[in-house]
Amino acid sequence: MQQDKTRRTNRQRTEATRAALIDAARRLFIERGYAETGTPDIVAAAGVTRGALYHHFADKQSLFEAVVEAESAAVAAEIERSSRAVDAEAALAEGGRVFMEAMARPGRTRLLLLDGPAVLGRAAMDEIDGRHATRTLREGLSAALDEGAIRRLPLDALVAVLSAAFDRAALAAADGARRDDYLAVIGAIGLFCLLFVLGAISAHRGWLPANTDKIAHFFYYAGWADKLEYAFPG
Amino acid sequence: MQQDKTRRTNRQRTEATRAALIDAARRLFIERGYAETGTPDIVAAAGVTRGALYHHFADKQSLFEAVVEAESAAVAAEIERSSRAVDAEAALAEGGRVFMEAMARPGRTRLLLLDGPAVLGRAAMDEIDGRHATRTLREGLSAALDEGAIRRLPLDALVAVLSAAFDRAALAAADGARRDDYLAVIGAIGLFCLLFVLGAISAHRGWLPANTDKIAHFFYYAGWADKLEYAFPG
DNA sequence: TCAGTTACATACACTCTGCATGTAAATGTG
DNA sequence: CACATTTACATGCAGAGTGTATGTAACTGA
Repeated sequence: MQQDKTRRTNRQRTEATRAALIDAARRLFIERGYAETGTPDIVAAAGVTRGALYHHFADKQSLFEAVVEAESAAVAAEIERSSRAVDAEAALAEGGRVFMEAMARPGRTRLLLLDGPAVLGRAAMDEIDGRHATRTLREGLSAALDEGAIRRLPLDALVAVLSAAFDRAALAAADGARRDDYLAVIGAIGLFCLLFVLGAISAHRGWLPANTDKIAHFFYYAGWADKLEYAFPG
Repeated sequence: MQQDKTRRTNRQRTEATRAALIDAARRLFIERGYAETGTPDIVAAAGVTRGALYHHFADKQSLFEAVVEAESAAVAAEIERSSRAVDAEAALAEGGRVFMEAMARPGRTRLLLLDGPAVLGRAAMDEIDGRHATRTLREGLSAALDEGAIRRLPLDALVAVLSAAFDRAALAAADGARRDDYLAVIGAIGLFCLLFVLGAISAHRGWLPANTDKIAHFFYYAGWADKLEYAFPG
């Protein structure tokens, strides 16, 4: 029952070809960027012809989307695999560190943060990593809280802005900046976000867990009474 | 001494042609994006030929860079024109609001936040708006403080990450998200950054201005003693 | 006034994308 | 196991776009 190499099922052929194309495209997109990589180069590297490419993908952009999708999923998997902290604060800090590490792998910032948004659009990219990397962040935040108490939109905005800060930190680190500096800053901001939500809930409920009085002081000093009222009307 | 339209000095010719090209290119880049806009379309809209374009600009990318440069300068000018707050906290909040307003003008997010980084690269974009929009943010932060006390790199990281958060907020607002939500979030984060720097300095010096004790409490509760030590060794 | 430079216009060579057409392999159907 | 149909490619072609080389008119300085 030895499978002859010349005798493959259609499913095998498809999967092998698609994988070869995505793999070759990934390498070249990372190396030269999307615009500077032609489909002739891609198919040559994959060992197929352009006919195969346009059979499996609608166009060049569609192939790029498949590459981005896979890469985003890989980042999320890496985060979820090594994030095993118990309390929310540690989970957030740990998640940020692992995210930075995952994004440090060559080419990921270019794929996911530079070419991705420009080629596919911000909305499409949001949709993609809303299912992957950003999802882990959102889950990390909302796991520590009973989400029902928070209005949907402010949390969305919080997650979006926070993830943008993480992205920029990863980008800067990839460009050779001192990663420790950015780790410190995003660690601080990430922690702040947690405190923001926690403190907002506490202040709203008039319920103060241990040490929360300091948070409440901070919030009132900052003159955020109006913002709390905005987030939690009534 | 009426200037005949057919008789123009070379400087006048150059400036008129460059302006027409940049203006037409801006309109088309905003409308269709960089990759989808061809040089034939641009020169047709500008009323010149491709020869003129390639005489004044090295290539299509070079023209795009000129467009981005002008747009970034326009945003910074808008911020500086209407930012007239006296104290640092108000200046930061006001600057954030004006930034969001400036970025809300059609096409600016696409030019400066999507196509710009992809076409010119993150480093080039950093250089450009380091001279414009980001500069106003940096000045807004450091004006409130005596910068000598702060190590250079952490402030750079802080400015970069904060500006990324602002960028994402502007992008989301441009895509139709509720601008108020993002304004609230970046307002909070912006304010936090100011407090972060202020508080760090205060705690380091053991010098507590009015109400700073609450900030110090916050910092120590957050367990940031190590981070303070990192930012201000010795 | 005239040589030299600047500011364009035109024509061309090259590359790339997407599609249309052709062909071999696989599938499923009686 | 034939045979019609679908799938998985390969090849060729048309259109568009970029950059460059070459030609020409306008301007500039001596």
